[in-house]
Amino acid sequence: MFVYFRNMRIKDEIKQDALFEATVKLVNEIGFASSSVSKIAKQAGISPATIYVYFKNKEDLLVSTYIEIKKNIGRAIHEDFDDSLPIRDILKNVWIKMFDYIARYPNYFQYTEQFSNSPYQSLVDKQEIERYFDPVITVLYRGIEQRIIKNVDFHILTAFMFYPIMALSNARVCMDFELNDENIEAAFTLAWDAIKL
Amino acid sequence: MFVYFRNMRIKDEIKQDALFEATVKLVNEIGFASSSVSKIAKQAGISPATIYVYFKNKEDLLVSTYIEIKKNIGRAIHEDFDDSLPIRDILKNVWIKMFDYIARYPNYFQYTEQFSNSPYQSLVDKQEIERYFDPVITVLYRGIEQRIIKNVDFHILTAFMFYPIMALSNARVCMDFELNDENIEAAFTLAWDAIKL
Amino acid sequence: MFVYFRNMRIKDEIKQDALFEATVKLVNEIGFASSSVSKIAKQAGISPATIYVYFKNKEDLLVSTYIEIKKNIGRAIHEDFDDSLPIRDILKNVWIKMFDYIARYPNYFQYTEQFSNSPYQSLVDKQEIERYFDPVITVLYRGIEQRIIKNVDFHILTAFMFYPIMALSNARVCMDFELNDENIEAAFTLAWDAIKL
Amino acid sequence: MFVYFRNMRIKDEIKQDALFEATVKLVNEIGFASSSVSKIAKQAGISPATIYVYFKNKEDLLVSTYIEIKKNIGRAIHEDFDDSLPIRDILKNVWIKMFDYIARYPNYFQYTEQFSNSPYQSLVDKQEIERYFDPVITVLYRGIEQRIIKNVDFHILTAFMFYPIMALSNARVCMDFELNDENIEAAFTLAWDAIKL
DNA sequence: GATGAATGAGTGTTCATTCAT
DNA sequence: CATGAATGAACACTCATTCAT
Repeated sequence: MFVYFRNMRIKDEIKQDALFEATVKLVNEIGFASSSVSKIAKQAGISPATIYVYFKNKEDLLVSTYIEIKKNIGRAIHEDFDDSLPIRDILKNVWIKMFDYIARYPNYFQYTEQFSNSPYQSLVDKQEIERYFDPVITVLYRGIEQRIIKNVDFHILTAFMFYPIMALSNARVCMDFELNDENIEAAFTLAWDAIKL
Repeated sequence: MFVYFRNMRIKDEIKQDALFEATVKLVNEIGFASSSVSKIAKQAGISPATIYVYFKNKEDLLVSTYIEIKKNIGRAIHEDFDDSLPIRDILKNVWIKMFDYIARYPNYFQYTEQFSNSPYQSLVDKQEIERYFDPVITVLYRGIEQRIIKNVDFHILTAFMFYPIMALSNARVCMDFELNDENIEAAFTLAWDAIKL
Repeated sequence: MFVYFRNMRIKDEIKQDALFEATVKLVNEIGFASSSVSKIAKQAGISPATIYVYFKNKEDLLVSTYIEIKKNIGRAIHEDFDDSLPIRDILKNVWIKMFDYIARYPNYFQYTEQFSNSPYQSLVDKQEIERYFDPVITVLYRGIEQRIIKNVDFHILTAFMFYPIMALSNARVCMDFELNDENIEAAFTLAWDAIKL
Repeated sequence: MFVYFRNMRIKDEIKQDALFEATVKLVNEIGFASSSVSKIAKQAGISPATIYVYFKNKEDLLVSTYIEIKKNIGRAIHEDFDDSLPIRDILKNVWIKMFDYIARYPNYFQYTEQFSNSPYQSLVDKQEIERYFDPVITVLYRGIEQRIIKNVDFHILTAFMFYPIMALSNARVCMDFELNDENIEAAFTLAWDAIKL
């Protein structure tokens, strides 16, 4: 009985992983609109009905996949996070780690990009997502307090600190822009010049 | 004969306008993926079949709508365009005109945002779109030549000069950020600090 | 007024001819099922609505086209018809003239073939068609009377005298059979052997 | 477990059979062009979507139905096939068996007739069909070798041996010709006279 | 007579989801 | 737990035909 249960659990995780990968892969290949439940199931090597064992519905599958990736990204950019460095260095490290992640898991990143512009986006609890990025956000607030960073609305700050990353990654996807170290460095200089006092 | 011709034209334009507005409205309300041909037709008060009198297919309708708006935006931001002003002033004017447009036609702007992340995006002739933004782009290049603007890859420049506009507009859409003159002014300061030498 | 009328008539016939040719061409190219009224109209260089000036409806257009061709075929196979020849020679001449027609107007012939197996076939007044083939049919009856041709049901006779022509023409269409003089001669020998007493 | 399996299979076959019969019936009643997927589904008492569980698309349904019938016919005409009889007798038996089949399953036969002249015809692998008629075809070739049958192109032979069957069956369908034993016998005499040396 | 515009009804097909097993 | 089968609802699109002009 116990062994049976163990097997089931193992099966569970294998299936769930396959489902995660299949979802990301398919969405990247054929887009959100064309990624039907049955196509995802086929890609994952399971029956469409099985998806409903693991997820409440299609929406649940897509949203869960998004949250999972956002969690990964949050973890990735905070690796070796050193709060004691100068604020510019902390942000630059985060910036570099972010491009690292994009380079290493372009599919995962692209999924989040597509998701952000899908109708499913509004179903996400944004506060849950923001939690994963708390440390770096805290740094920005400290920068304002210490009069190192401009004291403007927080949306404005992120619009120049983080949004350009997506713009540049998209440009790379379109293949007429290379994300080499030199370009990343140059881009960060602009970001810092934008927000620094 | 003349009256007949006039009537035909007027009828045409009424329907085509209704179609344009219906497309924009519906896409903004329920998203790109859910905006079916029949729903758009119903919104416009015509038969689905009639859409195919005016457009080759759904793709044509959506892409044409996008191009039309982009043309409008290009025209709007270049209104009273004065090439003789200092580069910073020119860009600031464009920046303000852009937010003006967004404030006046939020639906049109949001449509382009959604379109840019839809699978239809790849079907647009990007060079045709870029033509509408030629004057301001030329200014950026001139700024680089005159050593007023940083000499970095053009994608980086636009990532800080134009993309944040979208980030901020989206923030406004989400209703926790106000696009008042003060905020626009502050945001432009960041943009200029980012790109200026 | 008279001149105007003349012009109209001329226009009429030009349009009607164009319609005839367009119908035949399109049906041969894309088949009966796909040949829509508007496609035929476009092929003929007129408006779909204009078709309804000349014909009651689609059915009328297709049936009229069929009857027209059948009339042509009847005329063609009876050209230089010499009732005084031996029956075998008369039939052979008809046989050869038929293959001549098929070689010269493969499109017209193919149209009748397709039409015979379309749902429109049942709408034709068969007696009207049969009238065009009266002379050769009369010869067959005379052959029976003169005890030259087997005295069997007339359907059996035509099944061996005329139906094989279509089978062989179709084989030619499929391009693994050549309709040269030798083959036509050989085939007629079989036809005659079949029906002769 | 076993019962479950049985039920599934039986259900499957019932639906598939119903689909087969519905397809044949509808095509015979309203023709190929008008036989839409939804009409066939309604006739079979299932949802249109269910058809796509069993067949890849409409084409697959129609072609599969055709091949199935051709297989049946091939089996039927070769029942009690005795290779040792004189060639004329073998062919006569086949001829009779063919009319037997047509009499018993007029719908099935008529379906193949309609199919052969539909645009779907070209999608069939002709070699697969020919396999079902191999034995009788072999007999014809043997007849040529033994100088019993005329040594002419094979298309000519079949045009007189098999095509007239279709002509006569069609005549019967049109209801002014009876397919009794006497007529079948008479018709075979013509066929044999045509091909024999 | 000729037509562009318009449309209700229909096409083949895919969808997310349920359910019996 | 896992699934193949099933489906109502929807999809993009085409049709033959009408009608105002």
